[in-house]
Amino acid sequence: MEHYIDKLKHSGLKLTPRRQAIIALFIERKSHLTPEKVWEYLKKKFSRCGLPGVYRNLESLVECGILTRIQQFDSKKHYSLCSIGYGHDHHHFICRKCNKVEEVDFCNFKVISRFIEDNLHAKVEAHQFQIQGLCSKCK
Amino acid sequence: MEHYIDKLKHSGLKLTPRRQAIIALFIERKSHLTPEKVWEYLKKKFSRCGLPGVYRNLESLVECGILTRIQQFDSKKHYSLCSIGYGHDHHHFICRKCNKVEEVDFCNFKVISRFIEDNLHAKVEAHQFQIQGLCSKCK
DNA sequence: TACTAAATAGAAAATATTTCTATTTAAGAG
DNA sequence: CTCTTAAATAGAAATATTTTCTATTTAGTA
Ligand SMILES: [Mn+2]
Ligand SMILES: [Mn+2]
Ligand SMILES: [Zn+2]
Ligand SMILES: [Zn+2]
Repeated sequence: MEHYIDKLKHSGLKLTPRRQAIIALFIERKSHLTPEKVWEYLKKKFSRCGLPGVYRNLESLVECGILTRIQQFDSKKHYSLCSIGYGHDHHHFICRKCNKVEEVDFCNFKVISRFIEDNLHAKVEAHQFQIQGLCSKCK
Repeated sequence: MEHYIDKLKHSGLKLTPRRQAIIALFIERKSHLTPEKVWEYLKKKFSRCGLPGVYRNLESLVECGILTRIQQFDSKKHYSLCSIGYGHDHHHFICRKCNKVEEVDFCNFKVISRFIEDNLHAKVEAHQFQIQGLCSKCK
């Protein structure tokens, strides 16, 4: 948790009770969550709590590298904790059964990047990679 | 175009004027499009044309491998033409300036897959990979 | 040409996200 | 600790997106 609080402060964002609760929720769940799911949880902890604030906070936490967006083609936004952060190139493995998100501290992007620059004559700037399967417990 | 029509028929889907127009639109634009954008175009060609039908058709075309979903974290669905198709593992390069989508007929997934199975003891089943940058014209 | 399953429109409902404004609060200065 | 201020907040409302439903039409086939 300390690690995330440092990230928050380092980005000039305030450490509010909502943000602490959101981070704690992601730490506890170990899975990807939609704004709606986060709101369901926050409503229990805070008597007054608006959904727009949840959307704003999730995006702020992405900005400062605490959360990452997860792609699930269901027309909802999904977020997950990212302890490694933007700086270090890595990816996320998602269990299709329990939705657990694990960080994969590995990236062999250079090979495909080289292929694209050679074959398409394009300039590669960014990439997203996401892997699904079954985690060690669910398989 | 023939190639796509074959795919449609092969999947037991009917070749309707809407579907032909949608495929033609993607061929012409060479970019990723949202249901809304596709609808804007279809409304010009067909006096009566509903948005629900556009959603249904886009999903049908994904099912049969003519389109692929593109990830753009803007809470809209994005689709793009896929001439290579599911069977052959490949990826998509998207120009951030002109939105052109190019197919990358290359995938070195095995290396990272092996890493994940060894390190997370997980079973890898699927992956999505997407690359952004500038195409040869835009760079 | 006639038949049938699939595709369609359009209305409506459901869902998801953003915008706006007044109020509250965290964090730093004194 | 108290004051100040910019940032965060709720809540209402607007907007945007997606899905569901039903009656009608149509593509493909015989
Ligand atoms: Mn991460
Ligand atoms: Mn493709
Ligand atoms: Zn699992
Ligand atoms: Zn381009």
